[in-house]
Amino acid sequence: MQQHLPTIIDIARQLGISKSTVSRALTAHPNVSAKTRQRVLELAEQLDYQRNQLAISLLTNQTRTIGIMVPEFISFFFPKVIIGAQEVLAEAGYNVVICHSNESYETEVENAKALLASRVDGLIVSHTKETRNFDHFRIFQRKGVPVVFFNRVCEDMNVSKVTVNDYDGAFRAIEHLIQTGRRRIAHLAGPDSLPNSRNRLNGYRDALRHYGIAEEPELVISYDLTLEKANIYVNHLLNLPQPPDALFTINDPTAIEALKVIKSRGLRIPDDIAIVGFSNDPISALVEPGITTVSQPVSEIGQQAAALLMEQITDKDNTVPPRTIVLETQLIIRGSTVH
Amino acid sequence: MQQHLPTIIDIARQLGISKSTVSRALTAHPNVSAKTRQRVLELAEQLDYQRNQLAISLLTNQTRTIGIMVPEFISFFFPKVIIGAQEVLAEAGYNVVICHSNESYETEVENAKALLASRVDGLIVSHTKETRNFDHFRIFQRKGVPVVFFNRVCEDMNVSKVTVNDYDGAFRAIEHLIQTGRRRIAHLAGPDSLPNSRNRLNGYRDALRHYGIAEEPELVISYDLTLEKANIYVNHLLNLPQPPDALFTINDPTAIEALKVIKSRGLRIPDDIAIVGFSNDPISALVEPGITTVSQPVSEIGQQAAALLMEQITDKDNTVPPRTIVLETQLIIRGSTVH
DNA sequence: CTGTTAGCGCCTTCAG
DNA sequence: CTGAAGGCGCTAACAG
Repeated sequence: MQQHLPTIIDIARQLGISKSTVSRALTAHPNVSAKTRQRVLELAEQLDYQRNQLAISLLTNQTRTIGIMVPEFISFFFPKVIIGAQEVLAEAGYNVVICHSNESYETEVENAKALLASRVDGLIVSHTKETRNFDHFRIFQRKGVPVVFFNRVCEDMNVSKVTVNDYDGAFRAIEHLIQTGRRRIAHLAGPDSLPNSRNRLNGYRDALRHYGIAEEPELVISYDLTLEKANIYVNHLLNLPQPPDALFTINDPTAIEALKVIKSRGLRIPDDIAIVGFSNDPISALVEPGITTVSQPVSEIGQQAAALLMEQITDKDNTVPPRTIVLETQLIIRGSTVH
Repeated sequence: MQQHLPTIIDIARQLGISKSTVSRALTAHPNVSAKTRQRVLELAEQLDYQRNQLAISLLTNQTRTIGIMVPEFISFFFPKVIIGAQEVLAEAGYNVVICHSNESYETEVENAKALLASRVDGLIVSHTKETRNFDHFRIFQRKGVPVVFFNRVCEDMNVSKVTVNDYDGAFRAIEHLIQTGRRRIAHLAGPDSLPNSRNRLNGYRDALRHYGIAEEPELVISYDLTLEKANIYVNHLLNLPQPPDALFTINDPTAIEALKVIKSRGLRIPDDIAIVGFSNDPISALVEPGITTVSQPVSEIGQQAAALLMEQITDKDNTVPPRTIVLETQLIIRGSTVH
């Protein structure tokens, strides 16, 4: 049972002074005598006094809290982004509330409402793969609470965003496969609703075209990012009359699932089929062979998102327009494509 | 720039009624006419009205928010625990604030202060490996805010706890190694300050004793859980005049680090040396060979911790004493110990 | 340097 | 069924 917590009034009464003076002493306000401050601080210490942030937030209309919404945080990507963002936000004196939606649109909407009700000062978001309607984020914008998207961004909202050059990353991945002799390159693509999926797919297509390789529709499969489906589609590709000699997957977990399937069928990697993933998940270096992958500057994504958010928050007059930062990727070559 | 958000007063004024009535309509209080409620709800919807949780929390002295503090959340363990806890807490109508300390005691203390200031209704904690002083948690207890520990627990505090049977898990891991013919079994142990490290070490020792194998002091190394040190100590063990024929590590990341070192030296696993980890990190199934490991019911740890916390929070009269739940582990046998 | 007053947004008595 | 008043804990003018 929560007991009565000491307030400035308790301190004031015990010291026979007014609560304003206590408040001033506690907030290091200049207009307090050293002696009074000393007495207040001592008693506060003794009583285990802790300022009530709720009252302050209510009064000042700012919580110094930032909400971070992600679709999941089991894979390494989102936790790393969050840590990067926290570095920057902590520096600026902001706390962080993390919400994950388990890729559920409904949960995402609920989380957004909770964050709005608790009056966060800003929002950093990567939305679920189900999200088509962005009204729950638009409310923030309408209320003057800055929003920054990263990774999965809403193209229709005029807010700051941080992405990576997915197109270029995919292009160079495919280029690498072609240069190492592959010709039937399959692509396990993400949902068409996600801009980063589309960009990677476009990079794939343009690379094939650039090198004069005809795209085979049967080699491009868009799926829902679940490993169950990944498993099914990899098997499907391998069962084709003319199976692919390379596979480019939307992310590393999928690449690893593919690796498992391929190995279980007794095929050799990279001899029979090469694999390229995306994101450089630490796991991709640990499996055998290591997975060639497109690395993203994960922690920098978080830092930049936080920086863009702070830019909007400190911009009291709304003079700084939202910006989009696109970070570059890097191809990490491992044993899944070359010996 | 944050603009003025609509309040019940705005609604009251526009409707020409009092704010009390608006409040009643919004909170589904019985004493409001259906028509009035209807009008209020409509206008609220139209204005995008969102209750100010800060004001409510200040008034009711409860935030319906639970703080979860973990030392890190890059590995799969803590995120999974958090998700498990969230399931239970969401069900009970509680929100969650997640803090990670990066294994830094200082950050942990700061986070605790921030959570106290923001008046969380309860705390779920796994502390850093540096934490020796638990005063920052005792404050919560003293203030009547329930605390539940999991995984890394403070033995001196009389609060609810969730752990696994580390002793038994370790015992059976060593038993398995002995039964598969190993005799020089090394143990890379965690810091002596962590009870779960000590319990695993004791399980290791008792298993050796039980099977009449003398413990070799040179085969037991306590270290700080960093992979750099793990690397050094694995090399050290392999350089011994009589190297071990098995290695039991405090966790799976360490086991995988060991696996890398061992393979890079051209030794065969499990023929030359066997490895057993702890926790059943998904990665341990993906490396080659798969790592034999002691599985913990991760998500259940979170669920139980949340349940114990709710038990304390709902116990208004302080009649329910804190409880400790010890969950059982399971030995998962893979290629790192047997063919 | 200190005290007084007002108010942040809301819920909850207490009167009508 | 509705309105008025009080107060949660704190800060920020405004007076002394």
